[in-house]
Amino acid sequence: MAPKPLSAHQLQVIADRFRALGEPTRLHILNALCGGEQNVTELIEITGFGQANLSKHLQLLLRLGFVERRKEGVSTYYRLADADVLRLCEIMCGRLEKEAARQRKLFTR
Amino acid sequence: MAPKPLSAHQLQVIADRFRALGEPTRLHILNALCGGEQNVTELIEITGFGQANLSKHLQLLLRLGFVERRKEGVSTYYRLADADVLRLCEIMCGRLEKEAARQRKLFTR
DNA sequence: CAACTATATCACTATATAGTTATATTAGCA
DNA sequence: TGCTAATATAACTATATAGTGATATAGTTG
Repeated sequence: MAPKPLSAHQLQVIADRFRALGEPTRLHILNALCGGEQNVTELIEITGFGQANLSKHLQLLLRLGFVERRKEGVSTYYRLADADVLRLCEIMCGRLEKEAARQRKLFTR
Repeated sequence: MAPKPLSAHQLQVIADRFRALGEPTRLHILNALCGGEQNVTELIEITGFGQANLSKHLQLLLRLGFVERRKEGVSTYYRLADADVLRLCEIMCGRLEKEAARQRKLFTR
């Protein structure tokens, strides 16, 4: 299970993916897509972000494979590409719970 | 399994964790710690990073709970806090493999 | 084709942070 | 106590990027 040392390029590629999830705005978008596909106008309404900003983040998430899209007329519907984002967020949230539990112990003991 | 909408603060806290993994330098450090605990001097040799830079990254990883440390005399030994980093990287690497397979298909078909 | 709508892109500014050099702190030792 | 070594922190510079307003592009409708 112990991974081999990774090349500089491999580390960069992996880091790029993590960094894509390292922005609250993009997590907000992904969270909104958990309820099912949405077009950009709907995402603007749901999240309250500016159109240009939202579009830019969507292009990034698309390029890195976190979302996919489907064009219907003049609209573009985005959706989560797979369940990986959910799995990743679950692990992170699990960490936060453990962290919180540790904090509680420090005060109640 | 569909997660609830998250608050701005929750999104920020989760994003902070992902962003910590979104830097090749920090992934390099974590990768070096996969082989077991190392002190800072050893990490400098293994990774080739500057001492101050390495120390700063280690403080960040420590604060966010990705590594733990143990002081022995004048040295400080760092180690992975748990296996979450490995699990997270496995998911990301799995994504990259799927991505590569998709690329191959585009050319061979 | 002209007007309209949805989305993407461009150009710009402001902010965050990676890396570096210098300095501070702490432990072990003569 | 003074000296050396290991690590942490401070101050600074350079770079990357989030957000924004303006514009471009493409589908839709009259």
